[in-house]
Amino acid sequence: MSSAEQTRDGVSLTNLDQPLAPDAGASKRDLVDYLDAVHGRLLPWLRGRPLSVVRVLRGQAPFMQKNLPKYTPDWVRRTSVWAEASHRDVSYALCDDRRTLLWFANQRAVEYHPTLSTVDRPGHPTDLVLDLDPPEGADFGVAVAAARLVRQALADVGLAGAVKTSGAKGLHVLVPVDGATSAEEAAAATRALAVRAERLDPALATTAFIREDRGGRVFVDSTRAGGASLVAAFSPRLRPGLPVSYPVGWDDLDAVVPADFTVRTVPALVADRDPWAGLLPPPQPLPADLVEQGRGIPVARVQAMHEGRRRARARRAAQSP
DNA sequence: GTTAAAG
DNA sequence: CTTTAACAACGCTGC
DNA sequence: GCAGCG
Ligand SMILES: [Mn+2]
Ligand SMILES: [Mn+2]
Repeated sequence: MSSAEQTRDGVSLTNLDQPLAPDAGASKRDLVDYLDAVHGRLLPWLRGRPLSVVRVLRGQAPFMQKNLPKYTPDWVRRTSVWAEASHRDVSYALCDDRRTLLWFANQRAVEYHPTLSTVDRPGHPTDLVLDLDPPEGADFGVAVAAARLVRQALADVGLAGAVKTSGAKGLHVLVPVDGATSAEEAAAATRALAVRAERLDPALATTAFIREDRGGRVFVDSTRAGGASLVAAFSPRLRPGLPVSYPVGWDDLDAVVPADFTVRTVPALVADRDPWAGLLPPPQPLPADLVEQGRGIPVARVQAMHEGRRRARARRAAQSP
């Protein structure tokens, strides 16, 4: 019988037989074994990038963790980043090796969300991301159709991308960009590409930031840029069955659903080959006119803020006599 | 999961 | 000594 | 510091 405790790569693993979460359908051991099985594929996406994780402790609500706990072992590499929002330094982990990944696994860290730039080159993202979020209850097929719009928009400006499932209901289109690309340029180009995709089929895709305004269309989310993080390929998601964010070839999109890729199925898929092989284009320079177009696109969030602010004020006025 | 305070 | 509680997010944008 | 969203 396997013990509920063990040491692996010098890391103590505890309570391995406990269920991970009520609906996860997996134990803590399942999580640890999965992460260890795929560490060779996952670590390249985590290495050198400030990391956020989603943890779930027994009987508690899941939470996102950015700042490392005080008790973190000193061999976990980290980087301190000033957070404007909370006016403090946040100590982000850099998950560079198997030992650190196993430590996070024992911490019940299920989801791994690295930033788009590495600590060596802050302000220079390695990829553009077009995040496709289908509306509530929609078929996965609409996300696939929206991804094809993005692919066409990319092709129209001479760019190429690769696609992965988010692990939840949508897709992520990744566009590797060269080292000359700044965060500002990346954000602008992403905005331009999102609008171009929307224009290719406005009945299917929308760039509306406010959910109410999306009208059952797929949200082409261009806000995964700048200081944002993105769930890594091969990271599990905290949902029933522990699905995994997983690369899919453009030609295979019609043949898969996100639930095909879980902590149970993925280890066998990656054992003898890299699923990214032949899918990820090399880093590309951004066309200057695309960046310029993006700079001219107004940010929808501003309008949203004004209206929300008014609503909140009205709410307060109605409550206090 | 871990630590520190309370019982 | 054992139980319980507290803790664990931020970027984006403009007002 | 906040709305809205991820
Ligand atoms: Mn998404
Ligand atoms: Mn999104």
